[in-house]
Amino acid sequence: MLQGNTDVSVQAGPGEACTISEVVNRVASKWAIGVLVAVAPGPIRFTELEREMKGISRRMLTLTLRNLERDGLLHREVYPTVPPKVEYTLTPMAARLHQHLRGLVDWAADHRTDVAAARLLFDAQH
Amino acid sequence: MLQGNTDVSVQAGPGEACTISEVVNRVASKWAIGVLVAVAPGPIRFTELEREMKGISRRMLTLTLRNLERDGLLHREVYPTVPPKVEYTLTPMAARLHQHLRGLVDWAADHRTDVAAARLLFDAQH
DNA sequence: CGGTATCCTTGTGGATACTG
DNA sequence: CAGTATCCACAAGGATACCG
Repeated sequence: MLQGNTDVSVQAGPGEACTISEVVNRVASKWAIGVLVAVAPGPIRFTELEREMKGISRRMLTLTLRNLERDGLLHREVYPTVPPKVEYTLTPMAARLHQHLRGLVDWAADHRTDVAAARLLFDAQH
Repeated sequence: MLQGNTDVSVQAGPGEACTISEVVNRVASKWAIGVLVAVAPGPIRFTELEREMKGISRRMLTLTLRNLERDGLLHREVYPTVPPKVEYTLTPMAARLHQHLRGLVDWAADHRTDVAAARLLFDAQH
């Protein structure tokens, strides 16, 4: 039997309660915010995302995209051309979410030097 | 020597660049959002937090609080009474962050049934 | 009360080879 | 191009005993 390691990672069960903190954690998971922000401006392809998301592995990009699609935050449009082409866009629900994420990211941009400074000070004293 | 497992977990080095995504990830880490939201209403003690944050372990609560304090988001006030008393409050910078976090949490509250529905649909088709 | 210290399990994520 | 599949490393996190 496949003892434990089905390796689907971040997946949550379908029947479970789907609590607020579950949803928040999903949306705030390591790469999700970056992906949502990157998709927001308009349709974007897999490889473009891969480039834009410096440092992400193929596997994690796929996983993140699947989870967001599964949760109804991303729409995935497949063009059956050759070579294949796939475009991702935000759903309306995700577009509303995006406002808040931008707020978060902007806050981080505004305060990252303060955070760095606080960290230095803290480390000096402890 | 202490080979590798210093077990400081989520810690990031002090000298590092402190990029936006680092800051976002720190703030969006598993328990941080919940803690910040719980602290926001006013001074709160360790044990109160432990109760409020259903499911968190002592270790993770401590770690999360230390990291947030280190990053200058939480103020830690120690009253040297016996038994000891420690209160946590948001710093001004964290108070501004809190606005955005509330937005996120409220969004999650508004849409968790949509997310659950999307998930069910997706799972049915795949 | 407010934490540390220790041990152990699990999840998360990277690298990479392969495929329709 | 847009993914899967596989294997593996290690960081994140839980449980719990202990301490000032």
